[in-house]
Formats: sequence, structure tokens, C-alpha cells
Amino acid sequence: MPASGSYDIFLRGTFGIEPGGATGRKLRELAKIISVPRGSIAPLDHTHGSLVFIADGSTKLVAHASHDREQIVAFHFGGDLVAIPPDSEHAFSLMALKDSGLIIFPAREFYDRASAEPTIMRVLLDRFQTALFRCRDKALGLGRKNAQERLASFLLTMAERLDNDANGCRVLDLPMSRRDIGDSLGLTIETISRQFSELRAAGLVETSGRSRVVLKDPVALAQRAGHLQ
Amino acid sequence: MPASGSYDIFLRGTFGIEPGGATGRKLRELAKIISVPRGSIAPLDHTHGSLVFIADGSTKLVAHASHDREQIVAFHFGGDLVAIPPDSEHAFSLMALKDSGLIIFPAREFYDRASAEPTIMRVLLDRFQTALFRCRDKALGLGRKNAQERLASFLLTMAERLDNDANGCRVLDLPMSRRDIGDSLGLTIETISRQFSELRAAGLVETSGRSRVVLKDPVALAQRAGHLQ
DNA sequence: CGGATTGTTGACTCGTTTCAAGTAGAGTGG
DNA sequence: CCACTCTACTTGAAACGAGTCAACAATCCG
Repeated sequence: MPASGSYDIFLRGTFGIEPGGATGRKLRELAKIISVPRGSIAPLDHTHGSLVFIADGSTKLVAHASHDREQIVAFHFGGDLVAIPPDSEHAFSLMALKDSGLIIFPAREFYDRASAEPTIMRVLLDRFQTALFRCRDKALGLGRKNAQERLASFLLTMAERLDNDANGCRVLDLPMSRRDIGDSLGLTIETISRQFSELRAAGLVETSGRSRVVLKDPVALAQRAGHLQ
Repeated sequence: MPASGSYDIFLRGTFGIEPGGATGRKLRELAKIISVPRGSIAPLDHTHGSLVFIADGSTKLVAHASHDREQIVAFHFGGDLVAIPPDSEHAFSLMALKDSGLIIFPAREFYDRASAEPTIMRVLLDRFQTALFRCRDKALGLGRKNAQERLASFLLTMAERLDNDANGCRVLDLPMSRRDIGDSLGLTIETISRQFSELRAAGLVETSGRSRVVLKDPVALAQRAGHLQ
């Protein structure tokens, strides 16, 4: 539940900027601080772009093609910064996977007011670059990998981003459903399920309940992910 | 053939910065100005990231998965700015589709020296955001569209980026081969060919030679591309 | 505990890939 | 300008991996 204090945490933690300073106050005027319950979509301005800071929680960024087909373009977690374009050929929405606190800015105005502050711009640049590099990796996976490679890649990426280590093997509590994984990897829910079964049979992962996944052998998993060496 | 003067054009045209100023000279020290013949790859630093300005020509940014599988992650043309990450799970290379002039910077050093100049940072941010949005659209296509939708989308995107209008319908001289198109859309060369044949049979496009494509009916093409409305 | 939701498994279908053959295009030298 | 040649493109037939449809099982939550 984001109190107004989440704005201070955002500015200090992400940009190293004091909220009381001139830039901090100017940006504060633009901020819409809200909490979004699990399963709801964030109220974005779809005619202009938005910049969203995930104060806490998990979200999926969904691209809508025609005919109720959806592609999850990215998952974002607490501390992440998400840029969302205005609708054009495709529409985008940001949905909470669990109750999440968001700080929403109109993108252009934010950049205009932030551009005076080099440290903010530098952080923004790094974040955007990371998002771009991740998106390219995703494109590689969607274009050239089979179902098993996609799921293996996905699990390794999540292990890295959610990093919950435990005694040598990695334990994940995935905040997203099988359907979300499928919508992210360009596969159906059934195919995801079958690939989980295969990885289980091969002893590479264990699952318990709907969200818990244990990566028993990350090295073998990386091989199946089609990573270089 | 990029003379050293292409650096001035780059700084003035892209960033609106004078090459003779302090920042201009500091960045100049980092620039490697080269010409890359058709079919050759740009000499990038693969242990650190690179930032490449395409002075003139056309290039493809290729991601390499294991087993000689390639995915073209983006095409870039004269005036574009490309950020290339250091190699990790996947390696990237930038190959010239025709003889091209490039200006190559080490990414981190460039950002460090440019961050003093708000106008440069602002342009970088815009460029990165555009690249990210394009990459997401690509991800949507790779994950959720069939062969015909992908090719239709591709042709429309290229028409927009290469913009050669002529008497109502759009005329394209594609600098890339069918193989490149396939590697970009996650399809085989044969599938690309078959889809071209179908679009020709439907009267939506005409082709002549290997590179010339005429979009006879962009509206109908947009419908087949799976765009909203 | 009961009911709704989410995940699993099987049988069959379909679109794209693969393999193979043939055709057109672009560049070169006579 | 034409024949030659290499490469790029096109088309067909068969194979395969993921999708679809359908039934069932497990999990979560009130």
C-alpha cells in the first residue's frame, strides 16, 4: 500500500535525489501514487506515454494485438521503472500480478523536468538500456527457440531477477500463472505444462503448488536454454 | 565513405551540439570512424558495450544463439543510433547490408562524458525509448502472429522507416535479402517466399527484381498485419 | 468441506519447417 | 549484347512441433 512516502523512497533509492530539492518537488507534482489490486490494470494515459515506477509488487506489461490475442512483453517487479508508449498499432496495459504500489508519471513531462538533473537522466538511460537488452533477448527467444528452450531461459531469467538463493539450488516463487508464462513465451498453457513435466522428468526442476519452482540443476538448465556454452 | 566530417554531422544533426565545444571534443576522442563494406561486421568491443551511429548505409543487428541459429533483432539505417550490449548469454554483431559508414563509441565512456550535456542525454533517452518500443512490437509479432501477419507488419514498418512515397502506393527498395527478412521474423526463407506469393496473388503487393516491392494496398495490408482496426 | 480456478495429460489437427528440385536475377567475361 | 555462372528466390511434398479440443486432477480459498 503506497503511502506518499513511497515517492521519497523512489527518488532517493532510484535516482539518489533529495525529494525536498527543486527537481524533487517539480517531479512530485506529476506523480500519481496509487495501489493496484491483483488482477487490475494500472490507469495509464493511453494517448500520451507513461513512466511507471513499481514501488512494490509485481506486474505484467501486456501488448494487445487484434482478436483477443495477448503477448506479455515484460514482467516488472519492485524497484523497476517501466516506460509505456501511447497506443498506436498495438495497445499496451500494465496489470498487477499481486497487489502493487505504483507511481505513475506522464512520460514527456517527467523527462522535461528531469533533464536538468544529470544523475536522473543517467539512471533513466541505464534502465532503458537494460529494458532494451532484455527485450532483444526475448525477441531472440521468441524467434528462434523451441518450447523447452524458452521455458528454461525463462526460469533462469526469473531466478536472476527474483534472486532467492537457497543451498546451492535456486528456489522461486513465481508470481505469475502458467497462462502468464505462456503469454510471455508465445506458447499455450498446455505446452508450458508439458515442458514443466519434461523438465521435472529430467530432474532439472521440482515444482510444488502452483508457484513454487526449485531449479535443481541450473547448469543443465542453461544448456537446454540454448545459451552460448 | 565517412570522412572525419561525418562526426560533425553526427553531433550537430543528432544532438544539436557544436563539435568544437568542450563536450564535442571530449566525445571526439572516443569516436572510431570507419566504413564497413557490405556483408562485413562492425568491429565492436564485445567485452564492454558499444554505441554506434549509422552515418550512412543500412545494417542488421544479429543475435546469436547456439547452433548457428541467428535472430535479427533490428535493422538500422542512416541516422540511427544503436546500443549493443557486451556478450553474455547471447552474442550480438552488427553487419552492413550495404557499404556503410559508422561511428563507434565505447558506450559507458560516451555516457560518462555526455551526461554533462542535458540535450544529448535527452536525445539518447528518446532514441532508446523508440528502440525499446520497436523491440516490443517485434516481440508481439514473434510471439503471437502467423507468417502472413508478420510479413505484412514488416513491409508496413519498412515503408514507414524508409519512406519512399510514390503516387498513392508505396515503393520500397529493400536493402535486405529474403533470408534477412526470415531471420528477422523468426521464419524460414521458404515461408517468406510463400507469403510474398500469397500477397502478390491477393493483389496487395507487387515485386520486381530482388529488392523492389510496391505496396498496392497499404490499408488491406494493415488489416492482414493484425493491427488494431 | 465444497466449489471454482488453475494445471495436467492425451488424441488429433494444422502451420511452419525441412528436404528437394527447379527458376529467375545479377554480375562477369567473351 | 549475349552466354555463362553463381546466388537468390520459388514451388512442391513430406515431416514435425506446437496448437486445439476435451477430459480429468490438483490446488486454493472462502
